[in-house]
Amino acid sequence: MPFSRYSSSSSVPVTTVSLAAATKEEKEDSAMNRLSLLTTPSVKDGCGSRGSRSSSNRAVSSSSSPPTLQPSLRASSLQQNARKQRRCWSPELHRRFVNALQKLGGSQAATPKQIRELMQVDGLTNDEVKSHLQKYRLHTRRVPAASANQPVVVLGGLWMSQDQYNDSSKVSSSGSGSPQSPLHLGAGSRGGTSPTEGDSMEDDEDARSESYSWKSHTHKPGKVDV
DNA sequence: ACAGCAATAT
DNA sequence: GATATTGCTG
Repeated sequence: MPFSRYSSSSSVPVTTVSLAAATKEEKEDSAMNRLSLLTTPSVKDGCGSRGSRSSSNRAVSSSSSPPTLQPSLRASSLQQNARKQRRCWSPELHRRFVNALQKLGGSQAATPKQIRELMQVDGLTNDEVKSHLQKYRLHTRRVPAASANQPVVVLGGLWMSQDQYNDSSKVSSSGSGSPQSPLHLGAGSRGGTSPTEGDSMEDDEDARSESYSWKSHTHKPGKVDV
């Protein structure tokens, strides 16, 4: 079967490669396809699914309205093709995701299937949840609660208390000697760090504003000299 | 068939 | 580089 992949929008300038099915020999002979010269039709997935109904929505209407953008007929045809076009995890979707995760938070095995079921979002496949879960875990594992750990508690490791660093910017800013207290709470994963197994935190409603917070590019200033 | 991770693609 | 999709493996 021919490669029917890469079917991005825009007209495909490929004029169908002439089927040179001459000899019936190797069927995988035509591996070199000229149609591989597609330079991403710059189809920036903007995910225009912002205006979801129901639920809070801090829409930013007014102001700049797209110059050439009018609610005209747009799309409406099911793409027969199969290529999954990047699933856009809108905050709403992610919210449900996290919500479901919380519900399953008690159990460590937050299986994608359970999550998907709890999300009650049709159109969402297991793989999508799985993938998202992977990312989610990656971001949560790396920084579980890095801010909640002030006291140095690392067995075996020699972690000197990082109280004061070589302050060179100590100009004469009066006696404001409290440059530290970036107490950040709520890093994400809940339940799991506390010995109090069981259920913790009931419904903690409200905590969303826009875009998830896991992707907080919090580069830890872990200065580890070689 | 499901779940996790690695590789790959956008 | 981040994020999503696909493939592979337990």
